Amino acid sequence: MPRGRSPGYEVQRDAILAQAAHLFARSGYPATSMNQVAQACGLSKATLYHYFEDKYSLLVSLTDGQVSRLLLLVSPASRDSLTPAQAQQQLHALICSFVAEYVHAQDAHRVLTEDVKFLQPLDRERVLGKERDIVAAFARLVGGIRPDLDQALLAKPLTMLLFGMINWLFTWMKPGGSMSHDALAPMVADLFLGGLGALALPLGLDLPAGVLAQAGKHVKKRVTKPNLKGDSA
Amino acid sequence: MPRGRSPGYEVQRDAILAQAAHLFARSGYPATSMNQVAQACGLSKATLYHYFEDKYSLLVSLTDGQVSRLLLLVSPASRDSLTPAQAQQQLHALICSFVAEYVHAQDAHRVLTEDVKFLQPLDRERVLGKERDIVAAFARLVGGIRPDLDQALLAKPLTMLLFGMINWLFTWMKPGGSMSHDALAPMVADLFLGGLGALALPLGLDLPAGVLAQAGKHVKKRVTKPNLKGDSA
DNA sequence: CCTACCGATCGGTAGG
DNA sequence: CCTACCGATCGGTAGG
Repeated sequence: MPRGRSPGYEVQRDAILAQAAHLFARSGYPATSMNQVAQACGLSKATLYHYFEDKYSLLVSLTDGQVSRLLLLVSPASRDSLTPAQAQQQLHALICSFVAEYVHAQDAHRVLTEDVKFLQPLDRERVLGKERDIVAAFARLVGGIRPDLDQALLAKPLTMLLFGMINWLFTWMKPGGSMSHDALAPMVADLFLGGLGALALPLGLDLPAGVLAQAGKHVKKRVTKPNLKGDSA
Repeated sequence: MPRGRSPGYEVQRDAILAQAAHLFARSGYPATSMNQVAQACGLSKATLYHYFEDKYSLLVSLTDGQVSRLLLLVSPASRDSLTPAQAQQQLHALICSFVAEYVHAQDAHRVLTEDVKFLQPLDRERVLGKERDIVAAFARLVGGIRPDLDQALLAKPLTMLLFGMINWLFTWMKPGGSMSHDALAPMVADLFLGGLGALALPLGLDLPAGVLAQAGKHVKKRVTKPNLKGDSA
C-alpha cells in the first residue's frame, strides 16, 4: 500500500512522535503548539502536517501506542491459575519489565498518564479499556499471591497502589540522579511484595499503628540470607 | 488595611479559587479559560479580574496554598529523634492526615501535582522547596523506623514510593466508588509499613524473587492479634 | 473617594 | 516545502 511513500516515511513519523512526546511531556498537550513541534523536528509546519493530519492525531498515536506496548508486556502473564510462589515470581518480573519500559519511553508514558483527559470520549475509552486490562492482569497476580484477599475489594486497590509507586517514579527521578534505574525496580517489587505479604486481615480497622511493620522486622532474623547491616530497635 | 473592602471579599476569593481548582484539575491550567472560570463562578470576567489580578495569580494561589497546607501537617512531626516505634506511629498518623487532606482538597492537590510546571521559575522553586521540606520530614520518619537503612540512599527513594501511592490515589478513585476513603489510608499505611519492615539489605541485588515477601508471610503467625482469615500458601 | 460590577471590545496568537 | 494568511478564541482592559 505505501508504495509511493518514501522509505523513510515511518522513520520520520517516529521521529516526530518522539519530539512531540518530549514537548507534550514537558508542557502538556494544550500548551504545546504545532509550531514548537515543527521547530523541534527541524521541519516546517506544512511538512509536519504532511506526516500527521492534525495535532490531535499526535496525541492519539502517543497514548494508544504507549498503552498498547504496555498491554503486550502483560499478555504472556495471562496464564492459568498459579501457585502463590509462581504468581509472586511473575509479578516481580512484570514490575521490572514495566519499570524498564517506562525508562525506555519516559516521555510517552507521561503523555499517557497526564494527557489522556484530552482524548475524545471514544478514543479515551479505548485507551482506558486497555489500561483496565493491564490493571486486571496485575490484580490477578496480586490475588494469586494472597488468595485470602477479596479479589475485587482488596486486590484491585492494592494493585492501584503499586501502579502509583511505578507511575510516580518519573516525576521525581532525574536521569543521572543518585538512584539508578536498575536499582529501583527491585526496590518497588520488594517493598510491594513485602507489604503484601505482611498485610493482615481485616483491613480498614484501626489496627494499632506499628503492629504490622513491627512484626515485619522480626522477619529479618528469618531471612535465608541475613544480610541486614544493623538494627537499633 | 482592608477597611473599605466588603466583608465577603475573602469569601468570594475562596469561592473563585475552588471553582478554578475544579476546572484546572479537569482540563489543566493552559486549557482553562478565564471565561470558563468566570462562568463557573457566576461572575462576569471583569468582576473575576476584580478579585484576581490575572489568570496566573490563580495558579500561584492554588499551588502555594495547597503545598503550604501540607507543610503545616508535617510541622508538628519535626521533633527530636524518635524510637522506631514512635517514628512508625507518627508516620502512620501522617499518612492518614495526608490522605484526609487530599480528600478534602482533591482539586487543589491535582493542580499542585500537575500544573506546577506552569509556574514561573521563582514561584516554582518556592513551591518545590516546600515540597522538598515535606518529603524530608517523611524521609526522616522512614529513616527513624529503619535506622539501618542509608538515609540519603534508601529512605528518600522509599519515601517517594510512598508519595507515589498517595498521590496516585485520586487518579483512579471515584467519589462514591466501592472503596471508601476511610479504608484507604490505613491500607496505604499498612502496605508501606509492612513492606518497609520486611525489606532486607542490601537492596539492588538480584534477590531470588519471593524471598522477602515469602518471609513476610511468616510474620502473620507472630502478630499479637492474629486476625488473618486464611492462608493457602 | 471607594468597592463592586457590567457590556463590549482591545491587541496578539493559536491551530490549521 | 515555504510564506502568507483564515476564522476563532485567548487573556486582559476600556468607559461608565
